Amino acid sequence: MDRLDVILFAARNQGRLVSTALAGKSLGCTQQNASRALKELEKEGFLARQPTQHGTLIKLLPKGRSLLHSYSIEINHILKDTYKLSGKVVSGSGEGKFYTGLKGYSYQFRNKLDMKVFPGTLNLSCNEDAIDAFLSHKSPIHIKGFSDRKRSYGSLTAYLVTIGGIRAAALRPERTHHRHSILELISESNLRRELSLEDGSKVVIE
Amino acid sequence: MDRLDVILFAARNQGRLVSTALAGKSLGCTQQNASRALKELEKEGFLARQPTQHGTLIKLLPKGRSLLHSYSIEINHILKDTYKLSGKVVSGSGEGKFYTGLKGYSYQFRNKLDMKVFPGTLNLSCNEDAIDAFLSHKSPIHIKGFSDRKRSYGSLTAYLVTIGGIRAAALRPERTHHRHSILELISESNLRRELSLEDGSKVVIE
DNA sequence: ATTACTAATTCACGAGTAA
DNA sequence: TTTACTCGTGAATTAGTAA
Repeated sequence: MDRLDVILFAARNQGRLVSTALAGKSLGCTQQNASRALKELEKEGFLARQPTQHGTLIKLLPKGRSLLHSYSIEINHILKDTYKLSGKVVSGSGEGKFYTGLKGYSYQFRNKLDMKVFPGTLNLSCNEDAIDAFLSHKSPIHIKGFSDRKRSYGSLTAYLVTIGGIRAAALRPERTHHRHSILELISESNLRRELSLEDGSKVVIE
Repeated sequence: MDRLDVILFAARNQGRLVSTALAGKSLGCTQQNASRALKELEKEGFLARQPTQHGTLIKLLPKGRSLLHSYSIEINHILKDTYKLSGKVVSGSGEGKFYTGLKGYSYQFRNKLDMKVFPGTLNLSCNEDAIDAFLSHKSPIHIKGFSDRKRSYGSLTAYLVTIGGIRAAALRPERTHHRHSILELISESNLRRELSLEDGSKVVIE
């Protein structure tokens, strides 16, 4: 019985009334063993239990959270070195050039990303899950939205990446809640020219 | 034998020539069992092995990485929702107002935290371990120390948080090595007034 | 329906050792 | 020194029940 798996089950089901039979099913063991495992972890201080006739109420304790945390730290550290994202170059609508030129953004790019940004974005079509997985290993950098007389421009999250060895940043709108399979990159150089890219070119970013 | 622990060992020791005896030591089992476990995971496709007379060369395969990744995603998801810090409002000595007003700091708050900081800090008394656990999930932002004619002011680490939905930053001195159960918050607004707080009020920050 | 005891079983682990 | 086999033991898990 993987201790971590039991703790993850506990964490997922905090606050709910769940049966040990369900726990067993989810953990691939018998109801009896799941019951025992939960009891054991309670004894060791990872979680708190309130067993009743109708199920068990579980709560993750600090010790349990800190175990999860230490695993998370180690895994992230390992994957950071490993994770790359591949995508295909697609042509944008030219909007990128407009947006990146706006003072409200470019000022922050300079300050927060240390980039005098080339006007224009390189748009990559990628798998959405892969984008999320890739970016989840990067540190988000907040780029504030702003307004001019005509309209307002939303906040962005930027992530520092490299493409073909060139420093770049991936930009994601913060508000849009529908996920997006297009990743926009900015950089100090004209990536398209610098890396001799055309629509359809396959690229890998790190 | 926790499968994940073995895979983590493999990931940590990729590219190195390690003995199964060392693996056993690191995993808390015998050399024999470590050897068997690695062989098993190779059979299952998580890693590749090249055992020699002088040690074993290990390489994590995509299946192994994706296992780590799925754990990472799940743990991060759980911790994100879980981690909050609760504390009690205490009154500061008025120093906060002085420090936050210093140009050397406020300039950086504006640039690095996007905050035109309200003069004064909100001081929370919290459990020290809880503070550490909470902040370890946040990205540290370095605030440089500086000197004026009279004295020098130490470097700080800032962490972006929210309190009652208001953007704020927790500040920690970098030098002080004795841990501190008081967490100082700065924000663009007067948190005390905005959130109707008094000494002793319980608050939760995220 | 629950949880969780005890007894039976199995299979994971360590010890000993070969290559 | 290595890796990794076999074998015997026992801890971990299941099965059968009780409450």
